Amino acid sequence: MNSTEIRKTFLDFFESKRHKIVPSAPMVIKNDPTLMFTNAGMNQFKDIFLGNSSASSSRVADTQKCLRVSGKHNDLEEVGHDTYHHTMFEMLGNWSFGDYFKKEAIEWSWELLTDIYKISPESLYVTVFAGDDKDGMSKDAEAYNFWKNIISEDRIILGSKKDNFWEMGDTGPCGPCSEIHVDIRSEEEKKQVSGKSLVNQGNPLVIEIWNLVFIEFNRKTDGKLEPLPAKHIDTGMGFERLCMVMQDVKSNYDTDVFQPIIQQLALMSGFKYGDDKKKDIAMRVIADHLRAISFAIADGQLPSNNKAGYVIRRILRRAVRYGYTFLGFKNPCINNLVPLLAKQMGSTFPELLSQQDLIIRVIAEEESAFMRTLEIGISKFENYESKNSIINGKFAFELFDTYGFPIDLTQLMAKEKGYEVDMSEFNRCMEEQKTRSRQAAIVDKEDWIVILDGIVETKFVGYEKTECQAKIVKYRKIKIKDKEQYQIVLDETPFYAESGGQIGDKGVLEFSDEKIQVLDTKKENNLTIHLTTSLPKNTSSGCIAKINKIKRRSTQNNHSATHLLHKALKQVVGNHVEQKGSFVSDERLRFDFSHYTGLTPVELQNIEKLIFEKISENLIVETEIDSMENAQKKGAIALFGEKYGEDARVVTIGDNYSKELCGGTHVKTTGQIGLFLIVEETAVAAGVRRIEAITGETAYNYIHQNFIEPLKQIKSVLKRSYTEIPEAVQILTDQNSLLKKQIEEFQKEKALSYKDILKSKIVNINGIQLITEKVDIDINGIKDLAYAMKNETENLFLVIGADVEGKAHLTVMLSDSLVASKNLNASIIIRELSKEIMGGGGGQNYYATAGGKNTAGLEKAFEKAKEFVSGL
RNA sequence: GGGGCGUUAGCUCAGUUGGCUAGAGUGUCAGACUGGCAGUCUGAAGGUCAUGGGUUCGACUCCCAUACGCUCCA
Repeated sequence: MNSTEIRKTFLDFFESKRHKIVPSAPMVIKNDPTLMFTNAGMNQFKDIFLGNSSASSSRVADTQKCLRVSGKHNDLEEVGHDTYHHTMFEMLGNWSFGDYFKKEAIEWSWELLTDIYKISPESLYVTVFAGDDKDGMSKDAEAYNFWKNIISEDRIILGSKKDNFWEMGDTGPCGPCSEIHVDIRSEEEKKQVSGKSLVNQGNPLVIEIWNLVFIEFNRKTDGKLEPLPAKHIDTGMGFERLCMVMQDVKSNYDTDVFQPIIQQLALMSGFKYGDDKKKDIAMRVIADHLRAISFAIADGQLPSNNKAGYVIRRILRRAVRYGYTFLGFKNPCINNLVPLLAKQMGSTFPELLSQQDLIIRVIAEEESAFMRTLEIGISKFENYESKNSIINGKFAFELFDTYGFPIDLTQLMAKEKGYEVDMSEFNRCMEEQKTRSRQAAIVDKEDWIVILDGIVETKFVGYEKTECQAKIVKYRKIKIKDKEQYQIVLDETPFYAESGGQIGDKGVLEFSDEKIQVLDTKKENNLTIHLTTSLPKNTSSGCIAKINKIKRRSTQNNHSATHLLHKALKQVVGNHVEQKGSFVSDERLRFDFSHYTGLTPVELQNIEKLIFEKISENLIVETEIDSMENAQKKGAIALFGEKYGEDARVVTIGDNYSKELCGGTHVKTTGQIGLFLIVEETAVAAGVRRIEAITGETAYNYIHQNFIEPLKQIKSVLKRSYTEIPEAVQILTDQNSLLKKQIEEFQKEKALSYKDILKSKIVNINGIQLITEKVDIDINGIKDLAYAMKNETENLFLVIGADVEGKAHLTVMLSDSLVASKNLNASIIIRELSKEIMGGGGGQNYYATAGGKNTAGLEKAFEKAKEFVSGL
């Protein structure tokens, strides 16, 4: 069975058991501060388990794309070295939300594995929770008994809390689980050592294939467990592992999921897979990472320099590094593999096909950027001088930390030169940085204090109202860097929580005798959190929740304008334009989209014009709630896939002019937007452009401040008509640059005209030509004059004084020959002279300047200079 | 979110305790040599030293802030 059939068989099986098959949620997560990527199949159902939302279907099955780069069982640096770890993988799962429980979950899993997939029962083992004294929990006898009916008891293993009790976090829904393990060793090995003894012992050929979690408890803050009213099933089966078992190979990488890519890599590098351990690892690393990056980009996550984007960049760079070091890939070439991957997985994940071009471009750009980084690192390394054949750990860390040069490459290059890197020092530096980061990231969150029990979801009334009566459901104190803040959840709120690119509302909670400012509104999982700096005295009294209407109105203008812009882009630039990111605040809107070249001024103007037309037409903006399927059938633009179970909110402008899935707030008619103005068009990444624009009053003010007012002023100064301004300005600037040059020359001349005066004042003392004179030119002129005198006078000892804006200024210039023969230093001399003007200064040994307060002291300084020269 | 590094001529970069009237290479332009090209030589143009403050007699250099970019950590 090939991998596509294996996946299909799973979904078909559960469909036959009346499960609803839902698409994979995006791998990249928005609206959850605790998680950047989907790292398990249950992520998209988390809110259902937490009780923050209800399920629309009680039986569901899917394949979920997941990404893991860290965690207790998954370290990015390990991936590729063994046969079964991955960054990106698919998790097959079936789910019951308060519907069936242990019996069905166990029986169906067995049926699928043995009857349908035909895996021999002889190679299967199961584990069951053994109980835990500390929690006062006994053995999961229920699960044990169901298993006993289908499998012999000597294949059931009792497992500890560590392996067989699943918890989402320190608190929340949890329960015992039952794992199915498979032994794929050879018959001889099986005879020698029983598979049972190898379960959960880290043997790569005796592995967990399916985990069935029985969610039946809620862990409270005090550590106690309480039974849940609704019990859930949450299962996860690693797709790549299943393929390995089904295709009778010993490594995930030997399945048809990875082999086509690995074979292509072998072709590209000229090395055969399986010949050399290190080259094999490199091929596995690239094959794995290529998938992770491609899916992430398709989901809208571009590589960048922080957060989720940075994780993607790191994965990609690791792939480049392995190719560079072990496969001789010195030029960007990983992007060449994308079409193969898209062809292979495009039927299940169509986003790979539709975004293929973008994925290729982004990867290619990142690859060449990293190649540059490598070059810089290599040249830094080559300029480094080692002592005792040891590469300083600090230097190695600097290369890594500041220039992004991978430590293993430093080690490799050191080895080639017969050097060694001081790794203990390197690790110490690394540890230091980690500690620093951790301390900066500490956010103290206290427990939620619940005021109103039994309220599951905040009712959002912000689409219709700007204020409403509300009560506090719960609140908690948080501490960020010694700053105390409160997070408040209300039963009903008009506050829009930041999501879909639209910023959260600000406003006020009005209690009977006090007002609490709301600084921001955010979403955490499904909770709407109002951020404040204080709490009301009486937390159980009601309040009126009011948003800042002015900011909201501007935000709405910008949000509706964003939809018009999206549509206009498709019309003007082409249908390939896809949204890659969007940010809507009260001040401006920012829209990132896939497109390959900068927009021309004409295109930009056409976009503005088109949007202006749509604003003038005063189109009606309507919203309706629909099922996701219906909405998409009607042609609504959906972004990066949405979570299953969420109602689709469709925003339509005009008579189907623009139709998008969107949870944001909008104007009633487009006329409210008033003005629309593009203020910037830039590139953000390969194949992605950004437009920033403003609307309404902001746009009006912008035009006034930046164009109309300045032009009016220019017009009145130039005394020309508006249309004549460009020509007039051109003439002015031309004249100006000519005049500037002339003035410069005049000034120089003026300075140099002093030359003759100075020369006439020469006093010859002991063969030294001394000049002391006060002049009336600016500092630059004095400098020019001094240098000119130096060039034209033998044995010169020049002291120039000046009154510069009421302050005394002295300059000393000496001939080089004088400096050499008499061992003079203008810097020391001027320090002495400047005492007379109550100041100080310095310079080089032939030229020095000084400043001071006392202009009357200039004459005395000259006297002093004469005395000094006389004494030589 | 925290740390490090960077921003100097169209491009790639030097610029050492703050003081060499801001340099090199490359590219551009002009001229010379050569039968022509390649090339060599000579010369010129080209700089708000990212922006804004501050310290100083004097800031590319030191301090503070901002922007942008790179990078590591979370």
